[in-house]
Amino acid sequence: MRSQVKTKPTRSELRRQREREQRFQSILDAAENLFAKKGYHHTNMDEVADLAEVSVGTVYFYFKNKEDLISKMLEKIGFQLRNLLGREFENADGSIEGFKRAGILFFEEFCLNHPQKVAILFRESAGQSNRLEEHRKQIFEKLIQDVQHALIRVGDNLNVAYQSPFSSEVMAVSIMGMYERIAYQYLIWQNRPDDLQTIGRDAVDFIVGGIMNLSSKT
Amino acid sequence: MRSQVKTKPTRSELRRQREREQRFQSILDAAENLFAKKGYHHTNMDEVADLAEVSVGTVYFYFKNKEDLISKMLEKIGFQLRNLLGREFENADGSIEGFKRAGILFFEEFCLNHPQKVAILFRESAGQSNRLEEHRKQIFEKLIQDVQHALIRVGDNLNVAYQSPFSSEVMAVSIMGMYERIAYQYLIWQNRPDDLQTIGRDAVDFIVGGIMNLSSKT
Amino acid sequence: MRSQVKTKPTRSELRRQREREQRFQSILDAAENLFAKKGYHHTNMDEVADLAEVSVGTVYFYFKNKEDLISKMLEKIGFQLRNLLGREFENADGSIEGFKRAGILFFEEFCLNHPQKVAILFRESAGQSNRLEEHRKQIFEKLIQDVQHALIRVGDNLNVAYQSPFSSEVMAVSIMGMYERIAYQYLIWQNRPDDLQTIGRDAVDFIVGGIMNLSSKT
Amino acid sequence: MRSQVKTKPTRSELRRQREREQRFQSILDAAENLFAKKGYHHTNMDEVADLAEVSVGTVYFYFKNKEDLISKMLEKIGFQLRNLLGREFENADGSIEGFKRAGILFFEEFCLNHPQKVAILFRESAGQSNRLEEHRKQIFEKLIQDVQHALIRVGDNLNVAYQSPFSSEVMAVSIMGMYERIAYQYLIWQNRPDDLQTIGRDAVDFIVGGIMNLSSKT
DNA sequence: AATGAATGAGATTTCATTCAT
DNA sequence: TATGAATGAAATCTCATTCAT
Repeated sequence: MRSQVKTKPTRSELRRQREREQRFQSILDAAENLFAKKGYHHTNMDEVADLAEVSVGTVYFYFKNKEDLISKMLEKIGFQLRNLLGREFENADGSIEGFKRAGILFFEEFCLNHPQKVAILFRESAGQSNRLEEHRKQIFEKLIQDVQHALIRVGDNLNVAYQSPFSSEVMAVSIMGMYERIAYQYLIWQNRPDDLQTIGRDAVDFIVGGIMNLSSKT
Repeated sequence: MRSQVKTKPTRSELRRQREREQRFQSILDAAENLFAKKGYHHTNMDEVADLAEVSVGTVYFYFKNKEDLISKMLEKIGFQLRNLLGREFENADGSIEGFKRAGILFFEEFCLNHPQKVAILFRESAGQSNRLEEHRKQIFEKLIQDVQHALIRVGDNLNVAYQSPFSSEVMAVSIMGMYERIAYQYLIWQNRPDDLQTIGRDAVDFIVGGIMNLSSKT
Repeated sequence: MRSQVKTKPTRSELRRQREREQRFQSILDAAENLFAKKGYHHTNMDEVADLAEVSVGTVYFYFKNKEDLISKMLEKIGFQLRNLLGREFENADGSIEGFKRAGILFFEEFCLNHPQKVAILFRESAGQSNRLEEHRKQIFEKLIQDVQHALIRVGDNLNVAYQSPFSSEVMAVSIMGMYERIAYQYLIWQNRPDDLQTIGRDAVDFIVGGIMNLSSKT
Repeated sequence: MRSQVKTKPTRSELRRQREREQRFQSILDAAENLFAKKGYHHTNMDEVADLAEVSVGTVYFYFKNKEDLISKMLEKIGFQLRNLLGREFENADGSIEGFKRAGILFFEEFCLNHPQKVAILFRESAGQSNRLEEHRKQIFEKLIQDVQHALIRVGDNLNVAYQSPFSSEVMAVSIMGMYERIAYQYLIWQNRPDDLQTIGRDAVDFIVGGIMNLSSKT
């Protein structure tokens, strides 16, 4: 550490920090592309370094190890997704309409624009190690919580109660699963981005129907 | 010189064939357990051989390579699952009740009794290689088709039409996704087999509601 | 052993022996084809058995091991070659003409009709193991001796003496080398069987000139 | 980010490059010794690494695979040999004397000083793989061309024409074969380095006689 | 901070050979 | 004699990670 006392960072220190951040991102992006295209296990650290135009040593300067790379990637994707959906759910403020909009946003904003992120989140990050699986679980649980909270607010708004104590959670988990597999099926497997819009809307309607059925007027 | 003409197999030939089949299965079972517990990549062929009580060479006598092992495993699991659900869907004969029963069967017969198969199907077989991913896709598509056909029969029975030309397919895909994530969430991640019954029933109700909503009387 | 006393072999014993001999040869032939086409190391015993239409076990009944297979093969090829050339050299009876004929026979009878044998003798049997290399050496030395003896008889006939005590041997070795590389070059590498005739005759003339030069009238 | 513009390499870059070259050579040398002594197939990569005092990984850093190792080795030997003979043939400038000198050089400079290279070129590199065989063929063809060009110059000088259009080529191939087998016979098989001098001179005389015989005054 | 050569444990796979039937 | 499933030692090669510069 140069100085013990915290002083105003100089211009060159600021530039350095900015450059560090950029390098970190460029490595992460390179890895994301490769992991999505070739798979986590078939991508090696040399390739990541190559695509990011740095040396392997540099990759290890920014990331503890290969797992850390996908872990940070997962974190970033989870954060972006929550940011996107979370904001929309809040705006929705308990209306069915808002719920629909959030779902459509997921397909049209997130999936269509970031198919590699879909591949990382729903395929590459699965079953690689216990630690990573734990991380993945937490990210999914947070996303599910967001959905669940929105569901509860919708329920409150409509003055309905859900069938069982688990209902709202199960519904949230189910919705997560639907979104996941639809995105995967039509984007990754069948590569039909143009149809994903219509399909997404159908899916959202399907969900809304499900919600209504599981609830009963109080 | 072996005779070219097919003759009735002798007793010892029959026994040999039976033994071959048994050995094949025992290796497959050993691998299934290990892949589910430790993960595909963290299980090596020596361990598989060890657990199956054969030598590595024998594993390679029955399976071309490691990928072939999980590929055949996937095939078997897909077949079992289709066998279980397919039969039930046929029995259902287009009734909503039958649809429910099939769903419940998935959770209560399949998932609870074969958590390792769930792990293989929904986690370990994901993103290992292009060839395997293709195989996985085909298995999922067949399962989805089964669901879709049942949906269509239900629709016919109830005299309803689905919203868009994709509707029945999208619904089938969604249902697949729900089942998948619910099983994963409550069996693999949270390990709450006791709750899975209730949860499964909620999920099935959720689906039925969704179906009704996407359909309209003709 | 059935009987201790040597009796006239029965008909069925004779048939058996004939069949054994045929099987031995068919395995040897299969191996020869494969070794010549794919190389000794890239051919495995299963393939040999397959092509010979027997089981691996049977191959091991007739041949001690893989090395024994190529060893016996070498033996057979060496025998055939000596048989062909040796006879001709004797017929030649010390004339330059006979010497030429033997050379031409090598190219036109042996090489053109048995290109695989050429590949085995000059390529596949080289550098595989100490024992085999020793065997190979002995076969070459015998062939060289044949040539040398013929050379000496020619010398005697023409009343010439060779330059140094080694001369006849060196000439024989040289001739062997020429034949070997010409056969290899034009048959194996360039696959020009049609030209091999002309080429062979040129080569033989070249040799005869060399012989004359190394000798001096006594 | 590394600058795209080529700048003068720094001292440490130069040293690194030098070290890389040395390491490459030391691995090649280690492999050459082992391949010549134990045979290509009976040498494993661990032994090569051991003798070169590096790790296996390092061997694979410098050479794509085992075949690449012997391939590069062949290249180097071919280059050295052409360098040695080619120069001499040029100096010879079409005289029979020069031709003799080049031949003697082959035995006395090359074979006696580098018996391992002889073993690699004439034994170990034979019949290992199609790709390598192709490489070997090209190296031999270049050496043969060198000899052929020298032959043609000698012919021009002596005002003689060769018997057939193939003659000069066939003679070159023959000479190659003679040299090859003599070296093999007396160095590899009989290990008589002391006699190789006399033998080599005999062989060269033999050739010269052959040349004269195949040519006729014009 | 960045580089990239070096490491070596570890994994997959092959295949000559054996042996019970 | 013939079969072919079983064996397991051995070999090649990969690649995440380290570290001297």
